[in-house]
Amino acid sequence: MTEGRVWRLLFTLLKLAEMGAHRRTAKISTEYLARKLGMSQQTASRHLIELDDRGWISRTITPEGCLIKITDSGVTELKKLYSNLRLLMEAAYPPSVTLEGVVFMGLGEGAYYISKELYRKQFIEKLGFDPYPGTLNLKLTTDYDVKTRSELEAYPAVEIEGFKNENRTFGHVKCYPVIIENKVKGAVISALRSHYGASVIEVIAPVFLRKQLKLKDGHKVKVEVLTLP
Amino acid sequence: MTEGRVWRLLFTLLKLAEMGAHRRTAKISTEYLARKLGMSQQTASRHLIELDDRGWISRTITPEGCLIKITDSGVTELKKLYSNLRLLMEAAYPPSVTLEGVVFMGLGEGAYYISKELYRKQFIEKLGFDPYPGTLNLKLTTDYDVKTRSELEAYPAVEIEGFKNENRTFGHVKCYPVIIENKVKGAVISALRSHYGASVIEVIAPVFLRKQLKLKDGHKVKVEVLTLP
DNA sequence: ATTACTACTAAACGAGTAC
DNA sequence: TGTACTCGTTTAGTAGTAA
Repeated sequence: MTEGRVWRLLFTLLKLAEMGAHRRTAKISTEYLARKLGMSQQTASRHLIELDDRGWISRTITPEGCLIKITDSGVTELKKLYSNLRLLMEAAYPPSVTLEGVVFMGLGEGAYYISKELYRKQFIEKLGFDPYPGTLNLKLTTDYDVKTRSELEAYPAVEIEGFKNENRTFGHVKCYPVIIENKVKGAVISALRSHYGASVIEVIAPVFLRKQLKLKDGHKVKVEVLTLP
Repeated sequence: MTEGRVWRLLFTLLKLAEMGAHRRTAKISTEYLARKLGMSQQTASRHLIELDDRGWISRTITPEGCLIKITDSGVTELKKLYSNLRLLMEAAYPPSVTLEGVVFMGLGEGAYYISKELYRKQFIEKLGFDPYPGTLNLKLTTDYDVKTRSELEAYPAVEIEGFKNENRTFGHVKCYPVIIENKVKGAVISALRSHYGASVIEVIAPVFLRKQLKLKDGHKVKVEVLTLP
């Protein structure tokens, strides 16, 4: 993990780049740098020494000031920061969203729907796993989680098409890939007509979650929703 | 000028954004944030308090952790950093380059060329000023300055077209807009066939620089070359 | 569980100054 | 002019702990 000191140096490196030192050797005195950074000449000098030690800049000291060039390694550091920020600023959705809910016993309907062959085929094809015939029901307890769950609707989802058979119609289903308890990959499914309100989520996975994660009614479970790339 | 403390906070703000707090309210406990940042829970807590004080985040404390949303003002800070970096990473040329040289008496030829009407008209049109009929000659003294000057050739320049009259040919001239001694706008001119080598620059300006800046032979003069947008 | 206070430690900084 | 050392001061960070 990047420690605090590094961040301070990265800032100094950024200023050096603003003076053109990432493209060419720039003549920058410690006194000048200090003024630009709002620090003392001594601190600027030390920062340059440390940047040099890290190999982020190369330095030649002359009587008129330092000749400074940011090295490839230094530019890489700035690029890392840049791409980090770009992803944040340009991404349409947050990288992941976490929901938490309490396990409760459902009506057992989930199993019926999931094992319908025309659904199952699509789960395998579009989610990449053959779902255990049953759903884990989680009751969202806090306002925060309910609000988050409703925001999910605006996210891009894996779309499972509905179908008809001789008796009835099976509706369209939206899936959001998730990781359950940081361990198991699965999906939250969201039927357009749900028996439950917005305060419940139904989770499917390739395994029997209650057994795999030793879950009992009332246990709190964390589900991390992955956004699609 | 942005002081050091702000940068440490901005780093924390960036991490919060990586957790999605710039788009939505995110539930982040101080303990969790601390682990992600490689700091103690207490420090994370203090950072959150300070970010809140600055108005960069809004916070609601619940028994399960803090509900954190980066405010518009906080997002603006991140955007500032982002656009700063983007300019650096994507710009083809450094924002400005500084040259330093020593005043010396030229051959007086400059005046002859500059006052040629077909040159003068172009200076007015393309540089935006009517040049004083004469050039300030600066001898570049250090290797650094000579090297920088030669790099200038690769920059986009204001191009002044050559012409012929009955007697002879007047060559093509490249100009680089500059600011002399942080005070006067002017340009460095670079004839393709120069009487001087790469270690001399000729500066023109709308005023008589020697008088305006009280320059005498041997004085050191700083010239900041502006890159074109 | 949390957050965040107080008291203390560690690190970053700046003044003075040598070179 | 420059850089960069030592050393005292300031500031940031952590541990313990209360709420």
